[in-house]
Amino acid sequence: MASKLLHGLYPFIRKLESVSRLSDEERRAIESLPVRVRTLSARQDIEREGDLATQCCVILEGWAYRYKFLSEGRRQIFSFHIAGDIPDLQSLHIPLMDHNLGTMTRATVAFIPHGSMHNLTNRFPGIAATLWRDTLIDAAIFREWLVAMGRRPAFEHLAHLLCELYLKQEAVGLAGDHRCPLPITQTDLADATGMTPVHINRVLRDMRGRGLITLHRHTLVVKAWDELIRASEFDATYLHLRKRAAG
Amino acid sequence: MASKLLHGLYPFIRKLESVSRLSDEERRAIESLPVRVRTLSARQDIEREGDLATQCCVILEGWAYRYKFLSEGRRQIFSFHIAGDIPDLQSLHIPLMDHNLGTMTRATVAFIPHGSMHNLTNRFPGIAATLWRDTLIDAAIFREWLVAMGRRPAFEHLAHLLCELYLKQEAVGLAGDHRCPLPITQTDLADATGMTPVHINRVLRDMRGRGLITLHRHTLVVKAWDELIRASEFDATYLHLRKRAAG
DNA sequence: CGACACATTGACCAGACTCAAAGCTAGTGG
DNA sequence: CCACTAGCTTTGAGTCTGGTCAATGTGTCG
Repeated sequence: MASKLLHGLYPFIRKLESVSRLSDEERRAIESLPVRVRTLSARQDIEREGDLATQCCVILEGWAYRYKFLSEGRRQIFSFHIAGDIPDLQSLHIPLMDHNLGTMTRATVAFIPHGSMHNLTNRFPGIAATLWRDTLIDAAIFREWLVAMGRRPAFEHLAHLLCELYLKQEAVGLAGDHRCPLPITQTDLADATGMTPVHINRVLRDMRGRGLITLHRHTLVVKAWDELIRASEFDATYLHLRKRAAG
Repeated sequence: MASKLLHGLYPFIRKLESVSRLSDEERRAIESLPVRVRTLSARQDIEREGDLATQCCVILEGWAYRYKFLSEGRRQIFSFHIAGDIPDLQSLHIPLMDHNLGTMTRATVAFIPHGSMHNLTNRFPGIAATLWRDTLIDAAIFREWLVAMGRRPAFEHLAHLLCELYLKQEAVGLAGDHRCPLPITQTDLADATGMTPVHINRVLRDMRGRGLITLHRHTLVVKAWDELIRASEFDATYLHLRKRAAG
């Protein structure tokens, strides 16, 4: 365990193991990938819409997010990413970026050339399948966000998102006890849910008032998990986690 | 060409070639897949949420769609599928269905066992890459739907969807001349866009009034393509078509 | 030709947005 | 170590896009 923890790509392996099983050989192959590790400050773009990507990145520490701009400053956020995620894995087969990827917080990121990734997936079909599966889970989360956007009222929508962000972190050991980091602003939550920051603020006040959560200093505390789950009709199936998080 | 047309899986090959390039050998391998072809009537489920899928299906003719129900009859549609699509390709790596797949119209569908698909992708990494790429484009479309849901007003949103549905069909030769089949009801459009059928009706009336489109007897005619594109800020990049459709 | 699903319209309503002002807070530089 | 500042959060008042409810028209298919 200690040796794993020491290796730079440990968060990545931990993430893949939350998605699928890895053999020792596969794990070693991943650990020996050539990576270039960099630390980026908060709110920096990693890839931009229109770029031709030549590498993938693994978040080792901190948060990243994917988003797109429309006219008049409208912004839509697609996803939040935590340690272990490869937010631009899709660029491996679609190099032309159709959205932006940036850091949300100060973050440590490992870059892996597409060539090395292709080499890895050719030698290990099992890893290819796991990575493919990961992109499919990504898509499943998009679908769930679509449901939330299209058919859930604001309260339910935001509650659903908070459940998801907590469980994603819990699944890789970054959260527990119904408490987790949430280093994003209310404006970010607004652009992720299709609302305005003002309305996010009001819904959060409502949740606080009902004793469901507190959200302060970038820490989310879920004080009534069962009720939050019920209020948002949350069903974790779409996250396709290998071990389902405790209720 | 004639021999291709005669083969049952021709729509599938045509679709894959709109997404990526196939070698002759790869094409032959796909053509020799063991398939079970069935014709289904309209509005029949192919897979249901909770099912463990053991096969994939290729739409050969007609339309299919993916969707999910929430409480109180709320429904969200995620995607519409036309001839050539494999709407449940994701089940290859995530057998547990987290949504429903059904026919929209009467449809001819080819079923391919997961075993045969895994065998195919193991023997032909190029096909695996193409299929993976296809699921990634699927995800790109979900992202674009998220933008539309979250940040586009109703008119722009619906216009965007119509552009997409036209181009998807044009890319595989099922549409041209800014005219295409659209065998879906206004209620379906509502559940795809997160609106109510009443509002869809009003927005369509508005589009008709402005001379942008006509939609009658399940046929969409775009009378002012450039203006529809402009009104919806449509940019086809996210469809990642090999040959960009003519403006 | 009858029935049923779909489309259309009107009147009214409400959830979420806009605009604007004040209060916090975390990070910066002196 | 404190003061400053920029960005974030909070709140109120008024507005508007899109929803609800309900009735009527239209088309399609057995």
